[in-house]
Formats: sequence, C-alpha cells, structure tokens
Amino acid sequence: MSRERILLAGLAMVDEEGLAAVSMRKLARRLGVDPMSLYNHVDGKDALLDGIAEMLLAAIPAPPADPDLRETMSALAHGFRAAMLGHPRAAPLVLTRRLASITALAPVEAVLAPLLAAGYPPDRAVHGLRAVLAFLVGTLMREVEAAPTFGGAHRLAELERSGLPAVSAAAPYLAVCDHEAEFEFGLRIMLDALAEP
Amino acid sequence: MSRERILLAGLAMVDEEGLAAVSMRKLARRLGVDPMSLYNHVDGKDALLDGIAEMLLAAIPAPPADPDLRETMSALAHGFRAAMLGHPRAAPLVLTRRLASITALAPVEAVLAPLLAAGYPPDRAVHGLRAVLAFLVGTLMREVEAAPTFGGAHRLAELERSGLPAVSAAAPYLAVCDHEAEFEFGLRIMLDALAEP
DNA sequence: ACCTGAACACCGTTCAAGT
DNA sequence: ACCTGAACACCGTTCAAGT
Repeated sequence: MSRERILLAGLAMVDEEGLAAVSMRKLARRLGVDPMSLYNHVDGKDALLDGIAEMLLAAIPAPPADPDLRETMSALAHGFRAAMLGHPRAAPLVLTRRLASITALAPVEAVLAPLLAAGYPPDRAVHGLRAVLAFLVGTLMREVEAAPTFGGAHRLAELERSGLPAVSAAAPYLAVCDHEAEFEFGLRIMLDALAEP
Repeated sequence: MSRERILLAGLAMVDEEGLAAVSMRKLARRLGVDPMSLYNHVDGKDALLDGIAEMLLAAIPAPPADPDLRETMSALAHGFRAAMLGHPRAAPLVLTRRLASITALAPVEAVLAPLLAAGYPPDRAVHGLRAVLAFLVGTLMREVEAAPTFGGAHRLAELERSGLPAVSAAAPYLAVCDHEAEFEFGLRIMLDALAEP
C-alpha cells in the first residue's frame, strides 16, 4: 500500500468505469484491502480525486523551448489537450477542480514564461493566460462529453424540424462536431489575439 | 405534487446547500412527501438535475433585436452570464450536462440567427457559435468555482516563493481575479474575431 | 505506523401494497 | 393515477481494536 499505488488504481478505475463509478470501497476491493486502509494514505475521497487530477496535470509534457511565441503557445495547448484526451473520463477532474497543490502551478508557469519573454507586461500576460485557459477548459469539457454541445446531442432530422429557423438552416453542421477542427478554429482566434503584447 | 413544484424545490435546494447536498430523500422531506412520490413526476435523480438545468436555460432572456452583430452577441453573452451568476451553485448543471431536450436549442437559435443574418455561411456560423460557447463555459465554470483558477487558489506569498520565475513575477496579478474584467477581456477577443463573416 | 471490521448515518431505486 | 413504506444494494467515514 502506498499513496501512489492508490492513485494509479484510482485513475485506472476512472478510465475503465467512469467517474461516477468510483467509490472508496470498490477501490479498496480492487486493491485487495480493507476500505479503511486507504485512509492511511489518502485523506478521503475528495483528496483521492484531487490526487488523481494532480497526476494527470503532472504528466503534461513541457514542450521544447521555441523563440516563436505562437509556436510555444500552440504546443502547450496541444500538449494539454493530448493529456486530457488520453484520459477522457478523468479529464473533468482536472478541468473541474481547484487544486491547491503547488504542482498545479507548473502549467501556469509554462504559459506565463513565454508571454513574459515576448514582452508582455505581467498583468496582460495573466489576462492572456486566463482567456486561453477558459477556452481550453470549455473546449475540452465538450470533447470529453462533460459540457453541452448545444445542438450536438440532437439528431439531424430533429434539428431540421425544430421550428427554429437558424437551427434548421445550420442543421447539417450542428449535427456533427469535428473536435479537432473546432479546437483549431478556436485556438487560432486566441493565438491571433495574443500575437503581440 | 407536480413536476414543476419538484424542480423549483430542487433548484432552491441547490441554491441553498449546493449540488453535492441534493438527494431525492432530502428533497422529498423538504416537500413533506415520501421519497418515492417524486418518481411519479420525475424520472430519477439524473432527470431531476436535467430538469433544473433546463429551467435555468429557459430563464435566459432573449435580448432585443439589434442590427449590430457585435451588440447582439455581446448582449447574449452577458445575458447567459447573468443567468448563471444568478444561480452560481446550480450553474454547473447547465455548463456540464448534455441536454437532449428541445429547450436546449433556444440559446443556439439565439446565437446562430444573428450570425446568419450578418451573412455568415452556416458552417462558419456553427464554428463561431462553438468557439464562443467554449469560452463562455470555461469562464463561467471558473466564476462559479467549478473550474481551476490555475493560480487563483494560491496566496500571494505562496506564489512569490514558488520558485517558478514567471509565476513569481506575475504573482500580484495571479493572486487576484476580477471576473468581470476577465470576462470582458476574453469576450472582446471572441467578438473581434467574429466581427465579420 | 499501519491495517482491520463493526457501526453509523446516509444514498438511489425496485417492488408490492394501498387509495 | 398517484402515493406509500419496506427492502435491497450500495455509499463515506468514525472509532475502537488489533499487529
């Protein structure tokens, strides 16, 4: 028994059965141990979920340093996305919890550093960070099915006869969602806006 | 007993005690009724939460028609924000659930219609809709404390001695978060990008 | 220091019985 | 058609007891 073994088993459980299926008792069973043993290494269910989120966050690779701001920011965004899509059912933990731990600051540093190096004043850099992050969180929540598609959950035929003119007109495009393309479309908007200080 | 009375009591309960505190049994107690009575009007806990989300969504006011696209989009975004901030603890229901109901299409129509009227081809209009929505979802999740601040959860002193250079340099700005200003900053980026088809 | 198991106070939902 | 209550199969966590 160790904290790490517990967190890894927890992540595996989320990956396989989904967040809603995770319980301390089932996790203990999976580890062949009494439920209460977990409490020696983890502070409770909430702390367990925080711990899993931190593992995911820590696994995001630091992209190679690049003198071009846009290149760096793009690589960071894609790295974050890849990490979340690697564990889609666990991603909401990262996208949804406020982590107090210091490891949660690594991605902040990764985004802030290139912005400051590019000449951004710190206040603008923080605004930029937060805008990009909001977009990333919103987009990724949608990708992992934890946020509304606002239309995507409906069938084409249903959209067409909704009685809503704009929805009907755009029905063929609403009915499908190419996450990759949507991600690039939105990311380009953010990166264009942050092109220079 | 009626579906509406149940949904209203459910919303009140979320407002007062938070999402995690909602249970079918407590809701029944609040209504002075047997827990199982609720099942005659609502399909279970998940359907109850969907129903509450739909109520919130339906309460978003339709802004007055304005020939200016930017004005219209801005009014829609602010209306959506106001509706979520009016029920911050319930907002994650809207921001987090995929509603299959037809009422979930009203906001889509509201955003799509002005974009089409402004000359957007339908495919571009849907991209624009999704990018704006992703930003709104991400920002509002942060505002209602359901998404990471990535830094905001930390104290100033802690940020300064984090050992991370960019984080230290920007610490005073990371330590505070003016949600209003962040919202306007990000929204402006999105609206600028959507200024013309 | 770590593990155990009984116990407490909860859950959502099924089902048979009532009116 | 709607309400009820017992019952089932779960929860997270406390606490006293063990090693």
